[in-house]
Amino acid sequence: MSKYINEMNDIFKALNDATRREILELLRQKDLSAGEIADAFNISKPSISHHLDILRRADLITSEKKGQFIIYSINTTIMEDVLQWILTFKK
Amino acid sequence: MSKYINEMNDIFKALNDATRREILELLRQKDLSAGEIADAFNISKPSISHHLDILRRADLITSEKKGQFIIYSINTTIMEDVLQWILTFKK
DNA sequence: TATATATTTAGACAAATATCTAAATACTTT
DNA sequence: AAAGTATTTAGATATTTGTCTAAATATATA
Repeated sequence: MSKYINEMNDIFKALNDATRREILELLRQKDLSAGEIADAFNISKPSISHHLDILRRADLITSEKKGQFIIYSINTTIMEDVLQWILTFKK
Repeated sequence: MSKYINEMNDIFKALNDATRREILELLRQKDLSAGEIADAFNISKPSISHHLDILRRADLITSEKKGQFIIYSINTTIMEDVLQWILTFKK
């Protein structure tokens, strides 16, 4: 409950940034390394790393080390929580 | 397009606050005056007024003057936009 | 018309956020 | 082992945000 609220806080906080929403849209198409994600934006790698951290903390993405790369993937199951919240407003 | 992005920015910004999400949940049940909404929170009336302004700017709520009261209503059609965005992630 | 009620506007302030550069860490290759 | 590549961590800074109190505006009532 308080846990649920915190979860929703983290999710909405993560979604409240156009760059992070774009990262999710990229990852929706395929897994990408941190560097590949950074290359898609005119933002420094440390800043992108920070965005990835926020998305990961909200559980919207997962990461896995592959050699010297870190591969990020989207976790669509969390979107289900947002979906359910939104659906309570349908009429 | 850029308009769409701004709209999404406003919507997600509005949703990125637990108090504002609670206001939406209250209004989902019935229309309320600004004062009635404020009474539901331990937050000053001016702060609630500010939250209402952010929700109204995102078009998530509408307001109508009724005598000396201002009655707020939820606008669920905007939730449809969020819903559509979320749905693009459904696998 | 004077007073009370409802709400917003204005202005201030502390906390959170997005960004940057520089440095640290971890892995790979030569 | 040294050098190069990938990524994060640390620390700084400017902007945004949520909150407050005080004042302004608008309507209703006595």
